[in-house]
Amino acid sequence: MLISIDPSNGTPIYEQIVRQVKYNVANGSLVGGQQVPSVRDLAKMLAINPNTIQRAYQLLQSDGVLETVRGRGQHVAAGAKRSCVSQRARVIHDELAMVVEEGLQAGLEPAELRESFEAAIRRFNRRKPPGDSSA
Amino acid sequence: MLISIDPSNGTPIYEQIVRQVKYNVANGSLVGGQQVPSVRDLAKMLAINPNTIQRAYQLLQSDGVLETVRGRGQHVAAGAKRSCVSQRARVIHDELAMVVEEGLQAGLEPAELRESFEAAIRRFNRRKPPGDSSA
Amino acid sequence: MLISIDPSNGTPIYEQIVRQVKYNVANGSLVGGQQVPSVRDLAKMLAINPNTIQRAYQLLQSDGVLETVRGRGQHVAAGAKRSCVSQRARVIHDELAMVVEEGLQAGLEPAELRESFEAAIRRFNRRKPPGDSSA
Amino acid sequence: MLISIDPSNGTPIYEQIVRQVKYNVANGSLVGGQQVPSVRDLAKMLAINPNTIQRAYQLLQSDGVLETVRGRGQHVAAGAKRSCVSQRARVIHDELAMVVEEGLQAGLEPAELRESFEAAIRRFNRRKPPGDSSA
DNA sequence: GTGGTCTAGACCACC
DNA sequence: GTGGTCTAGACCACG
Repeated sequence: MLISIDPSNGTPIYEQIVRQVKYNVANGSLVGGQQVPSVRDLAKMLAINPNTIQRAYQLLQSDGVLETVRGRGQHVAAGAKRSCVSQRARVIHDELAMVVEEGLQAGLEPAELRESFEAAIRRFNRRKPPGDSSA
Repeated sequence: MLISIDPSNGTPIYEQIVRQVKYNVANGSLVGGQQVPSVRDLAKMLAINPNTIQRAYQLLQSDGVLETVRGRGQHVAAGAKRSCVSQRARVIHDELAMVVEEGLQAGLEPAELRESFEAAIRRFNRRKPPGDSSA
Repeated sequence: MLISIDPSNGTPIYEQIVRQVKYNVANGSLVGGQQVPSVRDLAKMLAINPNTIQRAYQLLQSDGVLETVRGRGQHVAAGAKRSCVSQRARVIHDELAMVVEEGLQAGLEPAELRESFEAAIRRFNRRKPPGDSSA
Repeated sequence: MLISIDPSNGTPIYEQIVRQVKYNVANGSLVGGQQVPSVRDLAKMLAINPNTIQRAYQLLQSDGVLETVRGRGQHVAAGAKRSCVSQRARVIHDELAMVVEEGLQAGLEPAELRESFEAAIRRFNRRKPPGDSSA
């Protein structure tokens, strides 16, 4: 599991953590039942206040991603992966729809947006060619 | 010119104003040289704090959209329209590229994203059929 | 609105606050749109740390009971009353079902439980006779 | 004697043990004078920390349910059954009274509560028909 | 003035 | 050792 924090970023630290944990769960870096670092450990690792970690973990709990097992720390919930993946997909589709609408409302031509869209896909494929499953 | 504010919305009011002024400039509702309401007037119209308007106007000035003419209030800058349009287009293209990359990185298929993309365009066209330029 | 805190009570302070606010909303002491005390004010009134109030208010927000209006504090959400009432009713019915099941499983006779149940109702009516709507 | 622990449950493990021992005593699965597993044995059986068992046994001792016979381990006290049964009954009656009061105070109608009460009894009878005393 | 975030350090219950 | 709660005090963005 890899978590990196940018404290000078606008988004709150606890939210950065929440996102990255969810992301790790979604892509399989964290699997169901696996233990995540304790509040204090992660706080030390990231050099931030334990309270901030605590907050992030609590949010993850109420989102059903983490479960606490009495006195033995936090574990990834069983069905977490599925829900994280679907949640992420939904968010992205919503964002895509929103930006497209914005563009059209701003007077951009569909063809223009489509070109931009396809270019983004081509750019991605060039960086990570099809067939590569190193992720 | 039409500006509507939603104070219970997450985005700061001053930013809502900035965006809508730029939008009005971009689509021609506000043309170069035209005067915009004074800070106090706009504050009254929108029933919000004058400080907030002030802040928005300052940002618009530093973006080159507004200019103050000594003692005669704020006016839309000459080249404002062109810069607003191009800026808006650039922002949207960037956002589009970003969300596409996010989606691919999250493991969504290009075809899936493309479908979502086209659906958004169809949805927009249905609401505002082609040929309509009432906006 | 009346909120009283018992810090020596086992249940966390922030939860006591959440419950009492919901309770006040459910019974009409707090109506939709009404403003609740600011974080700092309530903290002073109850002589507890603002952070604790903050936490309670945040939970109430995510439960849809409170809404923050930019820079003008927290307000009771429009549909809050209905949801609070129904939520409270559901919780109580669940608790009732649970304690009855516990009792039966412990070998108590239905008649015995029924007597206890009716006694509780009689006791309540004696304290607050029917027709009294002073609450 | 049957004890099952759910470590991911909110209630402390030692309390789960206390309750289940009392329950077993109340329904006759554990009779006066009978020996209970040693701290170490029970800890192994339940795969939990011996300290936790220790704590549970201490509580049971101070409640008069268990007695230590020097060098021969923990035994169920002579009058334990009677006290467990009556204690359990009292607790349940109190809980019932409390939840009824809560409900009435929340504005629920007595008839409504009564219906919920009877439904719980019917539900229980259906699962464990009258005449069955296999528990 | 408002809420939102973060830090530092403390205490507690549980295992 | 674990998480959960609370306090005290600071800083920031917004209006």
